[in-house]
Amino acid sequence: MAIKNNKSNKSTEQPRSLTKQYSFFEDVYEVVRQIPKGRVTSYGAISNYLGTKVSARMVGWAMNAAGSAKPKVPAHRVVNSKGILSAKALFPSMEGLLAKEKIKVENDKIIDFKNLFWDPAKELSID
DNA sequence: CGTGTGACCGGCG
DNA sequence: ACGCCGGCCACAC
Repeated sequence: MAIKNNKSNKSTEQPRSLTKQYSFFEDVYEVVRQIPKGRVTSYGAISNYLGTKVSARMVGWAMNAAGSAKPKVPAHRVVNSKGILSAKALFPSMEGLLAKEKIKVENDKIIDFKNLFWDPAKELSID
């Protein structure tokens, strides 16, 4: 998947600027799709993985458009750095979806978050 | 092309 | 420990 290549695409990669379809949102979506079932990650972790070119806020904002993404993005597996379902208000099905993944949630907070946490920067490696 | 905005994060009082 | 404040940057209007 060359996700990491996006970060260091100098000229070898196809300029996404030409095709608006592949905006940085796609980068975020791809990472989110890599999240294993039963695991979660944070907006900050994703922004950290993609690089300084994006901020955590952008990730969250990208998720806002994730609902319109074609291959469905498991946005429910993305929470804030505290393991709180900050998106639940805008994504009501979130908790239910997490439940199907055997992820325990209490008071909008993921139980044993640090254990279920999936850091793309570590799991996906840097090659 | 300027301004506002956002599913965030980390620091500080 | 908790709440507020500023910074972060792409995208919509």
